[in-house]
Order: sequence, then structure tokens, then C-alpha cells
Amino acid sequence: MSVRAGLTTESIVQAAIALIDEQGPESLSLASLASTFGVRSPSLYNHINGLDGLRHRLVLAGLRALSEAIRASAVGRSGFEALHAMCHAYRAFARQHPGLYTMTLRSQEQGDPELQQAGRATVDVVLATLQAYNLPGDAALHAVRYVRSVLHGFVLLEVGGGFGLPLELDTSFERMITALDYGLRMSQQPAHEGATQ
Amino acid sequence: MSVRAGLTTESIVQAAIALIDEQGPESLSLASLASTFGVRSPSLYNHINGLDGLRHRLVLAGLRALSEAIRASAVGRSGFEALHAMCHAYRAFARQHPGLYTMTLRSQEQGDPELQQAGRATVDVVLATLQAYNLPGDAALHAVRYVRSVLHGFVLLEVGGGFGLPLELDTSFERMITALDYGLRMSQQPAHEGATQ
DNA sequence: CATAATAGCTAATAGCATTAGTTTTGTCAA
DNA sequence: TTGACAAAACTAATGCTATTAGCTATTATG
Repeated sequence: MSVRAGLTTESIVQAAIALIDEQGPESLSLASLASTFGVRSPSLYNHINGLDGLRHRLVLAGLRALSEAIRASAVGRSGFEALHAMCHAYRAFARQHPGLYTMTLRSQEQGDPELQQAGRATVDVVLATLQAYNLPGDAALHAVRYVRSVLHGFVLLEVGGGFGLPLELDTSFERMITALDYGLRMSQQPAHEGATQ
Repeated sequence: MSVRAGLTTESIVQAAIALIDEQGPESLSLASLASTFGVRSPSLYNHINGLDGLRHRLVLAGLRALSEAIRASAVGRSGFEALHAMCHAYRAFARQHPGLYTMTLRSQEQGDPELQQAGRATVDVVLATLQAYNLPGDAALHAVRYVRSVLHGFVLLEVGGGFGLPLELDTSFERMITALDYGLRMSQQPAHEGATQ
């Protein structure tokens, strides 16, 4: 008692990230969070806007950290090398922050402009990474969806234990990147029957 | 009062599926579920083993329904045609049951043998669908992971509103299947530098 | 040093899951 | 037809959660 605990919005967010990465997003509660600071849960309301406000901050922090991580991985590279580095950075982020990653990409919020901007930033990084593939028109945007789908799916299945088979994950991932590269180079070609519809 | 409500395990599970598909998995509660039956929440315990027991049943029901849906889509087809049909069936299931799909594939449980079997059944369906690609050895298993990643990622991003761009989703999906097909046919070839590690 | 802002507190409310124990209802055999 | 039993649904109670209101004490600022 007596001396103040020294809470800040930032310290609470950081503690929450640590908690969800260790115990999963479901076990995030103001009660458990407060106890790690040796504080009563209503005290947290001086710094965050309830549990929903905290979740919102976590989503934003996760989106920004992810897009920053993949941006950093691609600087100075291009083509397959850039794609390869970005994929590994993406996966590394999800493994390092399983709870944060899951919670971030699960978010369904649409209206918030900060979130929209953070999401667009991620798309832009992927778009820049794919520049060397010279994708015409909308093909580049479709390709971004393709890349995001592949990475998101793999990473979620890995982190969530969805891959049951006793088979090397690193190998699967590496092959997937190779296949991804093939698919992207195919999109450079003029057409493929059925590809426009 | 007076006359019995006629609850059964099955009717509760069905109502829960309807509820999570409409309102999302987070809003599943015994209280709201009970109220749709005009019943008090402790009454549900006569049929299900609490909220966790209900969730477990939902996961199992989701896994089975999904694997059944994609199995049905592939009968009588092979090669690209089978892959194409399976992908569409997968996406259709997720769109029809967004809450159930999300909850099912989010599950982290490992120990349960029923779940393991249901998961393996899904893998087997995909494996069978890919038969015509003649993938050698482990390549088939890696390919299953690839296919599942692509579908899981796309479908989750679509259902979760993760695709922000105003761009036709059907087109993106169709192109993705085409790219997937390319990647799988590539794996038939002997090797690609870096592909084995 | 006095005052204002604010961090953290206690108390109280409401909603949730869960358990224990009770009443009611439907069924089945005598 | 009736009596007994099993099961369905109930009430009451407990303990967890988030949240709000209002208080106290600490810190910074004039």
C-alpha cells in the first residue's frame, strides 16, 4: 500500500501482451492483469477504457508491430528474396506473439480509422514486396490477398496446433513459399483459362 | 411453466450453432441459450457438460460437418476439377457457418481422440482430392498443409472482414485456386533448388 | 506552502457459470 | 389404474467477472 504502483497505459498494454502470448487471448482479464501489478482492477480504468478499450489498443499495437516487422524484413531486397524474407518475418512474428497475433487478426472492427490505416499499411508493405513480379492492374491486389491468405492460414494452424501430422513444419513452410512464388510468376502471364472468373 | 421444454443435447447444439453463426462465438453463453428455449440455465446441465462441454461438442460437430461437406464435393471428380470443387465447398461451408467454422478451427485441444480422428478425416479428404497430382512421398503431406493454409487463411480473412479493399472476392478466390493448382503441379517435378529445406 | 489534479482505493451492482438440493413430470411395471 | 422411479427443470446459493460511483491520499504545480 501507500506508494503508487506507477501504472501507465503503455505498461498495461505491455503486460497484457505478455499475458495473452503466454496464456492465450481468452485468459485476458482485468482482474488477472491488475494482480500482476499488485493493484485492484478498478485502478486500471484510470489508464485504459475498460476491457474493450484495452483490446482495441492491443489490436492496434499488434497490427502495427506486424507491419513494421515485415517492412523491416524486406528492405534492400526484391523479388523472390524479398518475398522469402517477408514470409519468414511474418511467421516469426506470429510465433513470438501467438496471442497478440491471433487477437489482432481476429478483430472484426470496421469503423475505426486508426485500424483501417494500420491494416492498409500492412497491405502496402506486401504490395511493395511484390513489386518485382510486375503484376498488371488488379492482379497485384489479388496477389496480396493470396499472400496474406497463405501466411495467415499457415501461421494460425501452426500456432493453434492445427497441424496434427508429425512432419517438419519448416519444410512445409519453405515449400509453400516456393509454390507461392510460382503462383505469382504465373500471374505475370497474360491469361489462363478460367482465371478471370 | 408446467409442460416440459423438451430439450435434448442435439437441440441445444443446434441452437448454439445458430447463435454463434449469427452473433459470433464470443456471444455464446448458457444464459442466452437457455432464454431461447424459455428455460433457466441450470436446466441445460441435464444435457450438456457445462459451457466447456458444449464448446467441445460444437468443435466436433464443426469438424465433422466440414469434412463431410468437402468430401461430398469431390466425389466423382479428380485433378483440378476436384480441387476446384473442394475449395468452393470449403469456402461455402465457412460462409454458411462463420461462427462454427471459426470456433472449430480455433480449438487448441490436443488430447481428445474424437477430435484427433475428426481432424485426420479432414486431412484424408484433402489427401484423396490431391491424388491425381501424383505427389511423391512426403510431398503429398506438405501439399495438404499448403492447401489447408490457403483455404483457412482466405476464409478467415473473408469472414472476419480482414479484406479491406473494394475488390471482388470471388475473383480473388478463383485466381487463388488457379495459383494453388500451379503450385501443386510444380511439386510433381523432381526438385527445385531450396525446395527440400 | 497551498491547491489542484489524479492514482489508486473501497463499496456496490449486475451478469455470468456452476453446484446442491428440491419439485415436478413422464413412464413403466404391478 | 396406480404406485414407484428416473429424469427434467426448478430455486437458491456461491464465486467469479466487469463496471461505476465516490473517497482518500499522493504528487505535482502555482
